[in-house]
Amino acid sequence: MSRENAEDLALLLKAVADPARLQLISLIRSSANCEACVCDLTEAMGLSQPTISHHLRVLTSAGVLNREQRGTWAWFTLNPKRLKEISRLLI
Amino acid sequence: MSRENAEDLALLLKAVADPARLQLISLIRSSANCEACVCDLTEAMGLSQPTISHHLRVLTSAGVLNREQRGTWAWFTLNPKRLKEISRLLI
DNA sequence: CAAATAGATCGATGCCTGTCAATATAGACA
DNA sequence: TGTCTATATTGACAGGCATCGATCTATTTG
Repeated sequence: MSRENAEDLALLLKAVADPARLQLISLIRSSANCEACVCDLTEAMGLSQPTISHHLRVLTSAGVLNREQRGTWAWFTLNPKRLKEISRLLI
Repeated sequence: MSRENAEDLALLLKAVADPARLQLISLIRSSANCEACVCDLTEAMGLSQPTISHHLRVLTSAGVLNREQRGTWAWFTLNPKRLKEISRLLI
């Protein structure tokens, strides 16, 4: 594996290698319609709203989450294909 | 997922979420007998010997690598089951 | 025993990042 | 238009970590 490939994969893995972000993924997965908005996640996580917003941005940038704006709310859903891809690259 | 479970899984993922460590895994996988010693890995990686030693310790602590001492040399092999387990936990 | 070699450990340094308070932005609604 | 609410952004701070040089330990070998 080239250094460049290793750095790309490491970036992906770093995105999910955080307890708060793993919990966010789990929360969204177990939500109705597999979707959740920032305020619900903030309340459930016990972290500040900017911190949740930060984690959601990291996961969205990594392609693990999809973001959809509906009025004032931002709804986040999982991208299972991306998670499977990361999982596959690890082996 | 509880915070505690999330922290445990994050620790595992952090162990592999590093470009140098991903390259080390790749190097060992492609070595003869799927094993390599520190000096070979140090030469191949272009990093200092203490740095390689540090990364190998992280991977061994996470159960991803096995360490076997043979005289002065320390030989490292992969633990494919552990890698598969991490991969599975991600999905 | 002495020298050489493999590997681990220590201490220091600089960068990355998780977190928060404060603030900005933008949409909903009266 | 003005207020309220949801979310994003900014700036700062503290802790974590990748890296290295120097040193230590232990094993091999002359």
